[in-house]
Amino acid sequence: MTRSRAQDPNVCGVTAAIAVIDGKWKTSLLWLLESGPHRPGELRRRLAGLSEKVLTQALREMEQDGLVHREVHDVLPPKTVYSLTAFGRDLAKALDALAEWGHRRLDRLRVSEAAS
Amino acid sequence: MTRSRAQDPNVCGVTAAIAVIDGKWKTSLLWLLESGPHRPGELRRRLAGLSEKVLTQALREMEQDGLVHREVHDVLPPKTVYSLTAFGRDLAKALDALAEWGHRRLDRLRVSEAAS
DNA sequence: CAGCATCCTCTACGATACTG
DNA sequence: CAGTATCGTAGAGGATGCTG
Repeated sequence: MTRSRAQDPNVCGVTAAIAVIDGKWKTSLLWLLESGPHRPGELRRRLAGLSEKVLTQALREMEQDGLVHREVHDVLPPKTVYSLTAFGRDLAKALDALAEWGHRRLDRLRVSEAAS
Repeated sequence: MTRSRAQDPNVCGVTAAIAVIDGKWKTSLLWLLESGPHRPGELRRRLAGLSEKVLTQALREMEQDGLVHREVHDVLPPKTVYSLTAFGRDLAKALDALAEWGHRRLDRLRVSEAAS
């Protein structure tokens, strides 16, 4: 997704929501964190291709947006745990309807490619 | 939104849905078309900053994705009308939950900026 | 191991000029 | 008026090296 979306008054809520899940990895992170707290290392292992820089950046933005809680244990080696806030969990739930529609789309694609 | 999102199996449906509304203007177009068929000129007038090229490109993609129907009247001056398909209307409905969450976020932002 | 800084690439989007 | 073609640009995201 491209960062700066239309701020048209017509789209109101949708735009505000998408602004927050915008970026290549945020929906995936939301999904993973929905199943419980995770450490950065785990997240990277699960998401092949996600660089250290981009992960941190995404998590920081999600933290600022109130979706994610960051818990730093001041030990050696460093340990940080990320988890979803209630607000973040609500967003994940709001995505369920979208996911359902998406599955219908995937079914369609499967059918049309089977026909070729 | 950036075009190429994660194709992680974990995100399945959500990714498939977002792929289709990805781009700066598609959600706005979906919103406008939800209220009825529109001609390209009308759409551009409503969405300030949307260039001719990008509009056509977005509509073509949405047509390919089965969200939009394109009806060409072969007259002079040219007349084309775009409308949502049933599939497209379903997507718009699926976005309702997201919109609701988005409004909650906007309320939050309003509160936090009022506090400053 | 968590995280920051730097450089580079790629592409969606914008601007402009032009056809039928 | 609908649509195409071309060029230029900003910024997200990838790669790499370095710190505590």
